[in-house]
Amino acid sequence: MPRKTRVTPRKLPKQDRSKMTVDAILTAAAHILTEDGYDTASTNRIAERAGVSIGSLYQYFPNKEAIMTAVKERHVDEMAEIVESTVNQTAQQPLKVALHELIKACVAAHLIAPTLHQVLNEQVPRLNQSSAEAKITLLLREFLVQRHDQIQVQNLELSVFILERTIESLVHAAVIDHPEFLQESQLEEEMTRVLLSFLSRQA
Amino acid sequence: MPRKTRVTPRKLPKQDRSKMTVDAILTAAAHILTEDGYDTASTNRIAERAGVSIGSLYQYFPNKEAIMTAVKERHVDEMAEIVESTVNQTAQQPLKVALHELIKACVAAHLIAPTLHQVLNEQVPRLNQSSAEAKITLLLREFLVQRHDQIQVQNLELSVFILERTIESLVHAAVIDHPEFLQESQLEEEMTRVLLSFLSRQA
Amino acid sequence: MPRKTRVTPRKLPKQDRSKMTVDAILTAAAHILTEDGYDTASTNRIAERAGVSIGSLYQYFPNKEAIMTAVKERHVDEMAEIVESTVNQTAQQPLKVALHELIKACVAAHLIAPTLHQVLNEQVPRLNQSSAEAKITLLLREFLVQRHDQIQVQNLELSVFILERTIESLVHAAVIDHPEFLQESQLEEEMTRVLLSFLSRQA
Amino acid sequence: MPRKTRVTPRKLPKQDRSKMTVDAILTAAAHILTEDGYDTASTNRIAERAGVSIGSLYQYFPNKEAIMTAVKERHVDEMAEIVESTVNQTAQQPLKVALHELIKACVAAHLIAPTLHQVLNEQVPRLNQSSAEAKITLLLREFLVQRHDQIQVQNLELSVFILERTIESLVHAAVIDHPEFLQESQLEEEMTRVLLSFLSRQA
DNA sequence: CATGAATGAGTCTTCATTCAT
DNA sequence: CATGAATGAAGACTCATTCAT
Repeated sequence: MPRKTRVTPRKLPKQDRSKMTVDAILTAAAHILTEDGYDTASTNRIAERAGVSIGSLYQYFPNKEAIMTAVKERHVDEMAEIVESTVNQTAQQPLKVALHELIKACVAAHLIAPTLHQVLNEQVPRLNQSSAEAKITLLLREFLVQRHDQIQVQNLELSVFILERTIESLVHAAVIDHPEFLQESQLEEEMTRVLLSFLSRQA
Repeated sequence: MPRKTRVTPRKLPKQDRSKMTVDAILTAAAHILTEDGYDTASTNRIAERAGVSIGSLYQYFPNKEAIMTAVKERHVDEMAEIVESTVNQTAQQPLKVALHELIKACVAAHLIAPTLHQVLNEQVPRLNQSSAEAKITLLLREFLVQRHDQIQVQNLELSVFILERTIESLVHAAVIDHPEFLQESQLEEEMTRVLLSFLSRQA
Repeated sequence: MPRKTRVTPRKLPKQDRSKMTVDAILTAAAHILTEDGYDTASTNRIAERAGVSIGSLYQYFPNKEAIMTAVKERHVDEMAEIVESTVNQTAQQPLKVALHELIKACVAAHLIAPTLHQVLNEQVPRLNQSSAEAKITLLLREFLVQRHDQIQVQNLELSVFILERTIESLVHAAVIDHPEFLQESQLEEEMTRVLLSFLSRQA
Repeated sequence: MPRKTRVTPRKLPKQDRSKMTVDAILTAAAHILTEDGYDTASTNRIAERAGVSIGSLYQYFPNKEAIMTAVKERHVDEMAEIVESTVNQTAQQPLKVALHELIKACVAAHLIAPTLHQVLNEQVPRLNQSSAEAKITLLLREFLVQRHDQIQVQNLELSVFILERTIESLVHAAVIDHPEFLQESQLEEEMTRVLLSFLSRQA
């Protein structure tokens, strides 16, 4: 019987192995956060669930907070990706359409992992704003700037702030506490109306 | 979801001494939360800062959560009072004026103890919605119902939700992260515009 | 409407009042021990259940152990009474009959409060042998001495010891763990047989 | 009655270092129990005496009860071993001889650690019957069954019960309170007499 | 003498982190 | 680099007891 050819290399190159370990840790952490919240997410439990020794975990992360930060970064990145692609795809669309798409994209982004999102925001000891979050802010600012002809912007920062906060807050609260508002796109439509009237330049 | 631990105070302080003790505990807890966040707010530290023995603390609160709940209740009560009195005083005013006053009242309410408010919302392990919060929701619902002639309300619950979340979210974020937006009442004015157009019935 | 005549004196004479307080405390303690075991029998709980302030409790008992000792004393006294009256009543009976009655009396005594008896023996931190227990030992010794003509006694103390320990141990274990052995007086009969043969003088 | 807390060791010590740690903990616990009783046997004290950190202790035992259970198991195991080997060695002996040996073995077993035995039985919050205790019951039942020709057994369970309780109770009480009865084997002889007459089939 | 508020030493237990192997 | 045994500071909470009123 001829030897089966290995499919996986005997040894993954160092970097890849590391990456897998890191990934396993982050995934384990995310699962535990989602399922049981921050309270029971001890580093030992995370390591165990990741199939990694506690010693190894500390090889890759200097402390617990670093793990949480990375989990958040990864999660917000995924969310930002959705928003970003939508923003790009609707660059040429009229404000009304683009705004509607933007809001729908935000809902979709929040639906990736609503519980994790909530836990990260409400239970995990204050994390610095992630770079991914900053990216969303940038996207929204760009969204406004690009359409300065259709939009009434006296104070750009204030507008970005209102846009961002309103969307995030309403979408998140709806996803968690009022899923019924997402039925038939009620909330999305209302939000589009509200924000459209806010942004629109009265001709 | 049944609670396993009660959060109601253990004994009603009958004597003045007791009342003072309870007060000292809540004040100490609020200070520590404000200054150092939830993480270092151990029951022992709270007791110490309150100038009270740990035993006394547990005479009045069955567990740590009960303290946090009471701190929140007290804080939200103070906020609700401001909002309530404004809502009452503007009952006869036209929507635009009343809404503006409402928003200003909310800002004022948030300025009572912004950091405490934030810590309570973001660091303290999920507390049940306080009865004071429920009161605010009621106030807003009433605000809308009373003006049904001037307001376009297809879905009352949804409108209350949007109104409440938007105000809370924007005011809170501004107070904490962008106090500059409150200069010259910029934010208040913008918010009034946004929400007015949201609520107004097109004649 | 004529004043109802008081039934209870305005003030019980001091001693009686004290006695009632003490009694209430002991009864409360016994109930708690029986229902929930020693672990939850805190002095505060005992006082509360007795309808007495913790301060008063400490007026009558110097410490917790004193309460436990008194509870035990009272309980063992009640048991001893049954045994004593039986011993007295059977003084003239032949050994066989008297022994049988004695054993039945012991079973009856154990049935007064089996759980309390067990808790007192197994959970309450070692109490000194109560004076009531000593009384039982005396009764048994007397039982043997009185019948020295029918009984083979080489070593009186040893015989008393064997008699007492055997009865106590078997009856207690049966009451708690094997009530079925008490059906149809199986155990009593067997015990009578065993101990009779142990005590009997071979003519 | 379902248990809320497990009492089985947390991890099986694979390495020798672990085994030694577990051993040190059990030995320390036994010493403290013997010397000062259950009341002062705090987990911290046990760990300290074992020369082990409190954290290590909880690595191997999920809670205090588990330690006590393990201490008891180890102790009762040692006792059972003595009894078992005696029962095996006397399998061919006549009842009288075997019974005498059995009783002597029980005395020897109780002399291994009389105080510990007592503390375990009387002060440590009720432990489940250990598997080792169950083994002793089995041994005695076997003892009786094997000699059914010489023994009068109407109710096997009752006989085992009487045999076991009587021996345990008398031997234990003697070892603790009346060592003088063990001088010159007085007690052993008397017990043999009593139990022999109880068990013997009248030809 | 009664009351009950106050005390604080001490309990069990967890968990982020280190380091010898 | 991986492992996992070990650490110990720190946390929530209890309860016998005291003492000012």
